[in-house]
Amino acid sequence: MERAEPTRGRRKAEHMADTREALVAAGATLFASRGYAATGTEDIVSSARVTRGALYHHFSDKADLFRAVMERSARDMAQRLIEQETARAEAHPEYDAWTTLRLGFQSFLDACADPSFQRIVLIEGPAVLGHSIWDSLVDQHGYVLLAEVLTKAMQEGSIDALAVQPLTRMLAALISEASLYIARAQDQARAREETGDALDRILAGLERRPA
Amino acid sequence: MERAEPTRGRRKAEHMADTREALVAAGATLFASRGYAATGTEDIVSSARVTRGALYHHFSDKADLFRAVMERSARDMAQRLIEQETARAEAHPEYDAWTTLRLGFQSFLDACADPSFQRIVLIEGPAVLGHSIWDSLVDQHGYVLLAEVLTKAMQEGSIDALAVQPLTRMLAALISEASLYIARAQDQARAREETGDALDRILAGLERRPA
DNA sequence: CATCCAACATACAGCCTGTATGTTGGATGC
DNA sequence: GCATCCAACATACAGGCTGTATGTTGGATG
Repeated sequence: MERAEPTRGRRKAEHMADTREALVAAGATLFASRGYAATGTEDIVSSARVTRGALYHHFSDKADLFRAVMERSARDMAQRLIEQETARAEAHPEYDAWTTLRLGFQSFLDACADPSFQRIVLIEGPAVLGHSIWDSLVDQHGYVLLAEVLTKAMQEGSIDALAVQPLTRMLAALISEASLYIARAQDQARAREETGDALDRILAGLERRPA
Repeated sequence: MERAEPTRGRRKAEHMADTREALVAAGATLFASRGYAATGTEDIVSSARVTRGALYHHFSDKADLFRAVMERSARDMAQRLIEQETARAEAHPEYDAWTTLRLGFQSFLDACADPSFQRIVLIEGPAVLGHSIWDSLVDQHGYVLLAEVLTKAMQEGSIDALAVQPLTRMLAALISEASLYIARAQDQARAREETGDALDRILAGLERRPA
């Protein structure tokens, strides 16, 4: 995607990238704390120390900036999960797909605790971007990982064969809602435990059964 | 809540209720089709054949109207599910709690297919109202029914004892997401079948197991 | 029948988005 | 090395939309 610029053009290109990144970072902070509608474009550009002209030069409109913000948030989340996944695979090569699945889901649940991710990706995202854009973003960055793990578990025979695509999204929604429930609970430690238990029990329904 | 007016005051009170209902109905249609942000207050009042003055007389602001719209949508949904539930209980008094649970969840899945419900309650609601208001609405109208069925199933011993509150919300999210997946699928019949299967299998994880 | 007030209608002010129009600094060709 | 150009911004403006403040009216009330 990123084409190598001629050496002369580097300085300018980097400066431009900086500006864009500053806008996305400012948008991420403000959208996450105040929400999309309550955040004015002037708030964003003043936080990024540019003007509204820069914003509308880099993005087609406010929603387009939000799209970039959500994409970054989703990408970061996927990156974190992949790192945890590979680290676990290295540390415990003996784990089978079923164990990996269960542990991975608990990791996902914990990672979703991030308030910025919750607000931007889970709450505002669907309303601001609409389902087609939101779906494409989550497909790219989020579901691929989940679907991969599920497919592997099916191939190993640790869970029964089901349609991977709907199952992926249903389980992702399950974990997402669980993370929101935990975040809003008075006793978060207890909520974490209870949702974790429920998640494990629900996953057990997918376990391969004797015919 | 509703105090009996003196007989003379009826006409006026009914007219007021009509106006309010017209606003809620117009809001429901427009919010569901165009979304909250894209719907102007002028669109709503012209559709309801009143002026913006009436809107701001009955509701504190635009979000307050949306709250009334969502409340009506959630109440209708709950009402439909309760009716189905009682009808099933009368037609098949032999069903145990486990069967009732499974059939009820499939009914819930089908009921969630309503595009207006999806847009207003599931997509826009959380972003527009914030979690505390949204949660209180869903608690009142939606979760009570689910929690009731789950509790009964646990008491009958057909599913294992788990924390009802988090489980209720996780399962509701599961079904909600499934309904959205179906609505957005190209092959909806196939999506309905696949999600229905997955839902059944997931529920199976809650089934009581031999120690 | 005079009075009052709830239930609206109208008018206005402020904000906020998007666009149209400048401006500037670095890259580029010669 | 310098004129030129254009991308990367900054500024200015127009339109719309929300919320509020201020009128108005028809029915209830004593």
